Amino acid sequence: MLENPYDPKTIDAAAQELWERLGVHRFDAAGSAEVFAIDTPPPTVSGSLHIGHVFSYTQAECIARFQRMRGKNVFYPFGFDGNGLPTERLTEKEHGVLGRSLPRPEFVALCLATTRKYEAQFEALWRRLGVSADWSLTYSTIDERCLRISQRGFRDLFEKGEVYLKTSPTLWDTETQTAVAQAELEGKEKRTLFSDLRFDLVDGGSLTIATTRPELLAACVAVFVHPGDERHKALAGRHARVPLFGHEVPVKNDEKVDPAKGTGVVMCCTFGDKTDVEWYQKHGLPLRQAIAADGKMTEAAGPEAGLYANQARKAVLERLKAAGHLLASREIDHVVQTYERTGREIEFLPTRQWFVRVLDKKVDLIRLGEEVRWFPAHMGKRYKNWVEGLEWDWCISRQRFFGVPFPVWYCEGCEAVRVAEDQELPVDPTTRSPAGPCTACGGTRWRPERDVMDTWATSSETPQINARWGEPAGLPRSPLPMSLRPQAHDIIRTWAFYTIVKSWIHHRAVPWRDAMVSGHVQAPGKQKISKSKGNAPSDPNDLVNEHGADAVRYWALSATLGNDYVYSAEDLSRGRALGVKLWNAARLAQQHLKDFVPGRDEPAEPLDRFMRARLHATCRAVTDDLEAYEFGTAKGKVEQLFWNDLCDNYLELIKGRLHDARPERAQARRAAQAGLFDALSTIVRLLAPFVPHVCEAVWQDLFAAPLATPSVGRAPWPVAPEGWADPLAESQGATALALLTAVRRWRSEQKLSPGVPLAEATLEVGSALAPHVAAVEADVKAALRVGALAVRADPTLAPDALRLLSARALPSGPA
RNA sequence: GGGCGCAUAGCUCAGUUGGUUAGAGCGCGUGCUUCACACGCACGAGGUCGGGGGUUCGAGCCCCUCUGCGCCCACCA
Repeated sequence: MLENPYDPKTIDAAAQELWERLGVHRFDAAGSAEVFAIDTPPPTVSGSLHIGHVFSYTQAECIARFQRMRGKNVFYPFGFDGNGLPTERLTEKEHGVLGRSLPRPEFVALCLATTRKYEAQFEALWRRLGVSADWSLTYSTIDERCLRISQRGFRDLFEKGEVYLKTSPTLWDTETQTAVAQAELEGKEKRTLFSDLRFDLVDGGSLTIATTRPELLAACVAVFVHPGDERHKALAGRHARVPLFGHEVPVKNDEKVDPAKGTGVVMCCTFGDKTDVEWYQKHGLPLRQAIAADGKMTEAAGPEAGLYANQARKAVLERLKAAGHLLASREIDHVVQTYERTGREIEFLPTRQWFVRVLDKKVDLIRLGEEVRWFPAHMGKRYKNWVEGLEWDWCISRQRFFGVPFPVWYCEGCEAVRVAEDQELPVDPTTRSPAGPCTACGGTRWRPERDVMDTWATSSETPQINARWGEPAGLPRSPLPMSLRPQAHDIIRTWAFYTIVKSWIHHRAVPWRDAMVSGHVQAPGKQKISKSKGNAPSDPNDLVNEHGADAVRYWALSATLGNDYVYSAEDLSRGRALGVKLWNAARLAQQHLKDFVPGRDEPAEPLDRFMRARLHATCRAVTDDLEAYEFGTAKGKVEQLFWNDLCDNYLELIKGRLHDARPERAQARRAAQAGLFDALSTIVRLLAPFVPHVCEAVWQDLFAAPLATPSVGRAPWPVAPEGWADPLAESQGATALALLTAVRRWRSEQKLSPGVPLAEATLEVGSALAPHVAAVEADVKAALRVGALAVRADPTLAPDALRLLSARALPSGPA
């Protein structure tokens, strides 16, 4: 195979076929080796496969390969997140339908088809990139096992009293018409009118409130002032009449009023913002709902009924102006909370939802977060920061269609909640009734819960899904806690957080020991990649077609864990060049190892031992880096070992011996062969987690048979023996390199071709180099093509300095 | 306003516990078709490590401060 030119397409396909055939990446369910279990992120089936996916998945994948070579029994599943709103929206877009306008089964079927289609695309790309997942462990968050475990999770929460049903003002998206969670909010800066409105007091006089939401006047239920605000001391306890709508509302004191904002007088509506919700509950205010679930004004809004909130805002301002109640109006920029999936402003609607208790667990959740080892460490602070800032329990019910149903019915007689028994799972309560009558009232008529769960309610159970929590024995499963959670930093507040919440409630333990958190890919110029800007780099499939899987991996692994990374086509080229270089070095090795007998000879010459010393140092450093998930620096060190130490230096220095056919030099030649074999077989293994395809090709042709290891993917991770460390050989090597550089520089200055042999060169060297010249002279002379090397020590030079006094080229060849 | 991170060669980035002339790749200059490789080889140019102050015998690394950039959170009065 190595006779052919380097061709990633052929190499990639051959390596992937081999891995599949040998089952190199299979988890050994019966194995006794230590398990390394990876909680792979199940990507959302959102329709767009982009370079960001490749980036973070490759980084974790490299760790899987490393741990497998270290002898660990690697549990590396793949998962797909088909659940939820992203899939629904994609399906709606692709089919030009609206979920709520179709019969539910029909829409769910469409969603399933969409999911399958994109799952296949994702899997194809991951396989092409050489992702070493055990595909037999694959799950999809909408398959039966995930449904069952997700519902089992809910049952556990219910039995432990950690989930509750509550009717209260809830974060609501008016486009998708569902409740959402705090973690799904996104602040957006918007320009709006900030208006001063005159309210007349019932007993005479007036007050002025400032608001950005005049359309909520119809929902105004109170007016608040700060108790310490001297300007408004006389207001509290009196009543004001709401302009246009005429109802009377009390004026009350509350510490939460900021006297410095607006006029220091604020109206409370049900509901404009979170403070309104708090005041509504704290002061026992009545409910006046002016906005409906679809974002349109209700009948309570009078003439504005049926308008969207932003339309109503303009209309109300017009009417206020006409009525003389609009005193002032100015434009301000302020941040409003929107739903991240639709970009629409969040409303607060009183609805009945299921909540998971999290606010009462902040202390435990922070402590648990501290038990996890975060890489890089500062990502742990982001988690802590989020937990500390929590203000709502986790709302897990969604008024949507495609998702895991709640395994819940309500008794028509007494409203008792019935949760399905474990053996009934998975269950769709809309198609089945519970067994037996209501235990509370004996009723037999049930109303199913029609909501589905938040996507995160299922994906937060990925450790349990991988562990087949509560499932019958027999199938391969992960231990808990898992070893590693790889993910990107933008979902610390969701995926990482919710997973820790569930793990705490279910098991009182961390879900995984380590979390490696990757950064984001940025477009050239450090721009955020966005569809609207159209600055996304090429489709990953095109990149693999063009440069090969190893080059794409190389790029992703050039980053530092946790840091954002700018996409660069140049790095892809460099990755490809590395493949070419390794391919060619292997060809050279193959040529010189034809008559090599492994294990017969030691790489005993000084420069052979020098190469071993370099291998020793690099193996240790690279292993430490990878243990700490520092794949970028690890890759750099291996690359330097390969390109500089091996190719540029060692190979050049032993070529003379490798070509020397004289019988008296046979021993020296065999030592060079042994050195070459050691070096290349070690380096190929060190490179394998990064660029596995070309490494596998080289391994097959050179090392699989002699080392009796059928795939580099299962080759033992190189741990260079202590004996390879060799300070003397390092000094000798340094001397050889100094001599090489000096003569090369002279050649360059003389503008001589390196091919022109030199008759002789005379040098002076410092005291640190002088003792080692003799040991390396033969190899150096051969590498430099110099006939005679006259070297003398000069005590006046710095110890490691060197000076070339003269050199003489041979007369050019016989013309 | 709160939290976190980043600021090192033209570009993209490394710099381990503070220690001699600060590194890499790309790009750039010069020379080379040298029997593995021109996706290559050799040699070279290029940085007052964002500004200021401090600790230290010594700071790119530690402390303070300022500036710029990014992300997260809060801010719907």
